Amino acid sequence: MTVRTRIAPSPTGDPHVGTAYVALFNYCFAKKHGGQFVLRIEDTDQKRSTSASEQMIFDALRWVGLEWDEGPDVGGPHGPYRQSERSELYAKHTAELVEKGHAFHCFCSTERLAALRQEQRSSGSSVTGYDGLCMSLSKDEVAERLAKGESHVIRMVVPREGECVFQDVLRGEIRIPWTQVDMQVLMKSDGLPTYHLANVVDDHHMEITHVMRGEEWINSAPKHQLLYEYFGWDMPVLCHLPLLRNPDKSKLSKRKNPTSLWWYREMGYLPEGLLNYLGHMAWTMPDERDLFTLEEMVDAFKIEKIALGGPVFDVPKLSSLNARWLREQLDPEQFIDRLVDWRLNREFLSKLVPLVQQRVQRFTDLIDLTDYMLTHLVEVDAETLQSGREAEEVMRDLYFAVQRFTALDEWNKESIEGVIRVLCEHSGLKMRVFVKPFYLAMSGKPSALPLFDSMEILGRDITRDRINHAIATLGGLGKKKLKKLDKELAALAVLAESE
RNA sequence: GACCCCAUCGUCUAGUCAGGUCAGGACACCGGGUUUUCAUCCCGGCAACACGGGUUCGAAUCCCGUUGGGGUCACCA
Repeated sequence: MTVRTRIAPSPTGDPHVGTAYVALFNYCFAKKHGGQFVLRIEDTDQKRSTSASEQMIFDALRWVGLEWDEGPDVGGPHGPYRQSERSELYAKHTAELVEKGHAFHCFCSTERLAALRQEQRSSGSSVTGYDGLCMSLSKDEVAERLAKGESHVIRMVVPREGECVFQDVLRGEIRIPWTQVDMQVLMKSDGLPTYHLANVVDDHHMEITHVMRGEEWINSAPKHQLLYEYFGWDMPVLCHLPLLRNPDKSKLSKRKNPTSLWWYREMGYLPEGLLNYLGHMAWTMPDERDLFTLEEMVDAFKIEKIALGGPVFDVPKLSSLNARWLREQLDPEQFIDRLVDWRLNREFLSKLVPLVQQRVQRFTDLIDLTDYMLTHLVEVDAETLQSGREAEEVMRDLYFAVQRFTALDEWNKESIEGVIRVLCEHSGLKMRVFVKPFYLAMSGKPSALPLFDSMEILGRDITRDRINHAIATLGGLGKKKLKKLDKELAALAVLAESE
């Protein structure tokens, strides 16, 4: 049997460092055993999935050096590799489950479900999840309501007693009472499958032999195992990897730590350095050496050697490892190549030149004009940053901008400008007054290259870092203030919608 | 709250599965040396088996409990 593993990210937002981490382990395991590593796009959530995000996943995984044998862009014998293109398959299998009595139509409203959940929670009941109301519907009634075109979902039947026992390669036997397992929706009212169904169906058809995924999935393993049983399929070997953590030990999140792979790229980390560091999370080379390549990790890889404690993602340690790559693994020629790849390339300069050409008298002016485009944070003192306004007010504007930027689907100067204009209007200030602190936060100078262009070029993550840094310089915002500001911002959004 | 997972220096970890160098490496930090500065490099130091019970001649290592941390409880993945 050929070992086949997969990484199955959902294309929402920026490519996540956790995706690269899980992909790395799946890649190493597959390659170590001469198998294949598959990329599958889990885009069953129509509301959140974007093709831009999908493309970024391809680019980001390739950037760190993880190539897949099969995937949406490279094809393969088990395609399509995009779940949105496999709808008929899920529909067919769902019908099969309904037919066999393993799944049922559910017409319950979201209101009823919310009320149910509310009640279960407030009563402190250990029983949670769907109460099975629609299971008792007669065949005729179901047929009638379907004929009427009533909105419905399809749920799986889950035992109400006993416990589910399954195996995890690293943890051994895990037992979870069935009462803890919800009658999961398999097919949403939009006719698309949920993760649980699509995942099982695809892993089976794609002949995935080993599922290595984040620990957060342990509690849904019973649903998956049950589905495999219902279908009469063999279940892949399960291996739950410890979750990457913030310095405070909570699950890695972008509020507390940079999580976008693009941040690491823009910051000037080498992909080899980043991947090497990810290889330190939950893994150690047999000889405990710190610096190793992907190939070396593949050679040495032993799944049972994965450590289970949740590793804190420590940016300083990543930096020191990256430093070793920079100075020990590159000769000067290669260093030049990498530097050119990073920023000193035609593509980057072609973004910059239209902005600077009109503003230089000599080439030597170039550095002064663009220094802030090549660094991470810039320093400005609080007084300058305030530009004569109240610190509180400036912090509010900066904070609003960060929040809005984070929510933006597309990052370009038009969308950035849109955010700034709305906020400027809200503040009641003239544009030139309003943007002053932004220029200072972004460039460290009262005047610089056009703001929106600068932000677009620097990218969302570094823009966010600089604005947050400016807020901190101004004294920072406490929890209470943040709460108040969040309210104000929400009200602003409602206002905008009603217009 | 219920359920599940986890537990060695501040951080990543080796050692745990086949109990007997009570603990090694790396980052960070501190001190010293090389270097025209800085960085690199070299040497040294600080620093951990969460706690309590067992089992055993002997436990970081096996068992139980406690505590702590994390995760999950969606028509998101």
